[in-house]
Amino acid sequence: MDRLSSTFAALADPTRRAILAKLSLGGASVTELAKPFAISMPAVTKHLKVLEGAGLISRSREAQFRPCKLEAAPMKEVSRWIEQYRWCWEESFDRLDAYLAEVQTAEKPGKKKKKKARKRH
Amino acid sequence: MDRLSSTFAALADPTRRAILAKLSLGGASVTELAKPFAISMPAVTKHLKVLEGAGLISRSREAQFRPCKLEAAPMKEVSRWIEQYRWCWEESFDRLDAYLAEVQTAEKPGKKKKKKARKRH
DNA sequence: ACTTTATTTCACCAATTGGTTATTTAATGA
DNA sequence: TCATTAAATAACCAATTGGTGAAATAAAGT
Repeated sequence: MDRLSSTFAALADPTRRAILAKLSLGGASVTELAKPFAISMPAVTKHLKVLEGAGLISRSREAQFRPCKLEAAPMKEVSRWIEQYRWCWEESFDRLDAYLAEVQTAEKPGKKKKKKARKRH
Repeated sequence: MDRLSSTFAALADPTRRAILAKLSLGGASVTELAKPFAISMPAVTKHLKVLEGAGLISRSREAQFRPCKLEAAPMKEVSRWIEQYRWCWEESFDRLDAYLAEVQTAEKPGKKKKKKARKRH
């Protein structure tokens, strides 16, 4: 599977997102990460494997613990991908901009009308 | 399933992302969307159902066609969620900043050292 | 050497996913 | 009315997913 797909897939589970949220506050052991959830340790191990497979966490050894660390780099790719579509979900704001521009123009009749033309569909 | 999860799940498939990419250039019928892929129509219909379920597309009727339209709103939520982690994947740039600041300080010994302290884990 | 603690692996299960072909529904056009 | 085109549904399949309990592994403490 491609990087983007495996990252999205890893992020599609609320348990895994909660794990990432906790890890954003600092590294943690598997048992620590498992605590908030009503699931078994093997289930947590599996979630961690998915996150590791997506490159979203890295692991090391420290005595009998296997601490996890957040590796947010793959999110950068996700962010870049999603930003492609920003203009789409901000269209309504564009219309608001256009509206406000209209109002301003109306108030100052000497000014020229500016075209925005960012809408593509 | 929660909105964020179903959005991430919908985006975790390259075929569905390609469909969204095409739809970002304008509305399209199912057959038009299916053309670039070596899969059957029912498979495309299923992908569209997943996208519709996540609120990423909307559909209407026009003669015997069922045109699809991109609805990027759910991506806004994804963007907001992912931005929470931006400081994490930009840490290395922070260290670069810090390094460059050090170099500058070394070159101009009269200047004070600036602390950045954006690292939280 | 034995026990405890932390974690993984194994073998299984039910539900979901992404795909198929064959059939049905819906609207248009001859 | 009948054929055509567009799309959805039905029934099925193999692979994946998220979970389980039981057993194995690894390091530390006694």
